[in-house]
Amino acid sequence: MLQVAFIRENKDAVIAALAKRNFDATQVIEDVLAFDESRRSIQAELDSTLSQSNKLSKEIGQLFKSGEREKANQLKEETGQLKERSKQLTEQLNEKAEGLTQLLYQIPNVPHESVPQGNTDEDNEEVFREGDVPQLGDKALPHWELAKKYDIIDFELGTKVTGAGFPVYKGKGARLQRALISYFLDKNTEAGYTEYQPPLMINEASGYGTGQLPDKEGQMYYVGADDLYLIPTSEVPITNLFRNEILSEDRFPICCTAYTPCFRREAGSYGAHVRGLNRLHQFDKVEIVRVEHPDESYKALDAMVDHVKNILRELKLPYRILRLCGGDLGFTSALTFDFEVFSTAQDRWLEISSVSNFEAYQANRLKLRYKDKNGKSKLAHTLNGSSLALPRVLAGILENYQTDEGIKVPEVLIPYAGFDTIS
RNA sequence: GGAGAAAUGGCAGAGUGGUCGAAUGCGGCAGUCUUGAAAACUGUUGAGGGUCACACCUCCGGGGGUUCGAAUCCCUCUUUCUCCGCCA
Repeated sequence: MLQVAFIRENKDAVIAALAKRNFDATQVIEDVLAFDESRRSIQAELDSTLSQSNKLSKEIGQLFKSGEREKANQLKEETGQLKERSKQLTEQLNEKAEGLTQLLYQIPNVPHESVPQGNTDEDNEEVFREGDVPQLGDKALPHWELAKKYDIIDFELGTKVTGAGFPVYKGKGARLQRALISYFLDKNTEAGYTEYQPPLMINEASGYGTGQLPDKEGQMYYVGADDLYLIPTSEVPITNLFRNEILSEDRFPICCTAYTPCFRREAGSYGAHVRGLNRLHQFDKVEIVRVEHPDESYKALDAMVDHVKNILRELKLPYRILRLCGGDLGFTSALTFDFEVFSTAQDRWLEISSVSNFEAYQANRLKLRYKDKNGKSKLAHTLNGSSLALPRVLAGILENYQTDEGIKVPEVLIPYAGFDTIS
């Protein structure tokens, strides 16, 4: 969430920037400032009330020590009023603080100045494109047909065991999947990211920390018996590793990578566009997460974009990079670049990575801070990106690498896969 | 799952209900000494709110309670350790 002090000092700029998301913040920001104002004045009154009663308590202690019991008992009666008053004030204060937090939860992150105005994904700005689209003509099969033809992914079998959206990979399909995971992790660790294996379930506090809660509750699988959620992405457990931390500046940059399955309910999204691997309830993803000094976070974002570019270049897949417009930008993000791979047979672009800078928005919820040179605690910046999301990369490979002899394995993956063709 | 013990500042570790935000040691930082370093000595060293700056307020795992007053007493939750049971 945004910092109240920041809102107070940049009220008009915040409202103007949020307008790029088509979010009219005028009223909610008025409310925030009003709540903050009254919160602070209540706090001041409570403080002085407590101060008085602290003073009296000390006096009473002294009087008991010196044996002046009557005088002490007199003072005791005085404290009653103060106690009552501070109880009232505390209640009011909690009310205001709670109200303030609720309001702040409703305000999305302020978009970076480079974020274009826009409403939908149509308005995203293409900033880069690379790779040749193979000319396959009408023979091109979509990946779900290829998967069936070569018997490497079974969608029906997953339906039997669990339900729709839980595919079963088999044989060379499973092996190729594992090859991709290893390859991605190797690329990431070579680039300086430390590999983690985090828990696949998170508690409520973690969900709030990265912004999945309270709003996107319905997107996560909930394990009621133990009050836990299945992770929708490893961003959540990895970023939360740093919740409630005060780092020394020399810890930066913090670079983490993790492979995990991801679980998403995807409530309400069914139809032609979710066929095959396009949209799943369970999928594998290798993620990169960074915690950065605020002065360095945009450099870090560029580095992450370059890193993902390199991987796609090595895989020789046709892809493009989009700068998301205000309307398509995630709630917690300040700037996001989406990577899309071209799906030849479907004749459409598939999102395979989303690289974002959250600036201090998550850090504020996480209480993730660092100590600056003057010994002051400041909020750090958090970033993350996929490198990469497996199913759609796999879909891209299957479709773009299909030949009459079978599906060729991208050169860089052959050592990992142990074969060069799926036939 | 059952029985018991514990949770204090970066770490270790004291703390009789009343100058305890907290002794002491280590670590960190600054200084003295030194050509420089080490050692030694001196000082300093938690977080949040609030203020122009002070004052002041809150925080001793989380939440609640008793009391004029709680790190200290009570309830509850969480976590850790030991023993037993179960188990990949």
